[in-house]
Amino acid sequence: MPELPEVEHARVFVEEHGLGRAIAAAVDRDTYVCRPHAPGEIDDALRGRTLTSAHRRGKTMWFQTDGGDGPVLGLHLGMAGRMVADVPEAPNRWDRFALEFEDGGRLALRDKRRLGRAVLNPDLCDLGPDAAEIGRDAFRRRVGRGAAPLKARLMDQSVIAGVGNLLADETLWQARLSPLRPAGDLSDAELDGLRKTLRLCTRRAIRKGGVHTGEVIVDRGRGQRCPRCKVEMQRAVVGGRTTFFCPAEQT
DNA sequence: AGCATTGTTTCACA
DNA sequence: TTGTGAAACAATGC
Repeated sequence: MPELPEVEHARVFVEEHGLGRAIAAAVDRDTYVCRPHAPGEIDDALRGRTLTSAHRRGKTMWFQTDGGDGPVLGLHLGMAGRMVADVPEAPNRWDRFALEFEDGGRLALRDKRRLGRAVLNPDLCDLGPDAAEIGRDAFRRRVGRGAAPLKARLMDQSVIAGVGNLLADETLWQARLSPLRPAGDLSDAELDGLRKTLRLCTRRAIRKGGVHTGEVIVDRGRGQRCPRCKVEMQRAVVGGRTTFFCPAEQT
């Protein structure tokens, strides 16, 4: 599920359900999700504190405690994570990390695939600017270089942060650009158009509730045709991920 | 059984 | 040293 739009929803969710509640305990038993922390480390750091602000860059979220004076909690939803709060069925076997509040409530990272992440004081140095916020010049400079295929460049979180497999396909289809083009070959005009399209697709996905609401994303699969020109969509592996694009329009 | 998966990290290689 | 691509990671669903 989670690409930038889903993570933004998760951030708002924590903002609404997590801020201002005194933390009684952090459930940090999953040593894979909480790596490199040992069990109890995150609990020790957060117990008795309160989340005071919720932030996001790309797909990474972080939360300040005690007005910025306390440790920072970083969360990543991985491939299949989502945030749940105070639900009747909780706790759940797929809750990989959780905050238990003194009011009896609970906020959890529920993640079947277990590729999510909870860490103290996350390092954001290797993250590029947020894909929905990056300016024209920085976008030209960071995206418009290198020999890697354009789609791989868009999904490189150190170049820009937040674009995943589906958002990349949707954006490139909307922008009529081939995912296979070497990123460094794009003109400034093409890069500017791509940036605007990316911002549009991202914000629309946030508004509509997720990246799966995209126009070309809806029916990924065999024999799917381009919604615009009706040519059969082509399947390929780009940047290590399954990719669908219109061979007629995306050049 | 086998394969794919909306993400990230690590490793090999040029 | 840097850029690129493939495999590994964990677990589930088709």
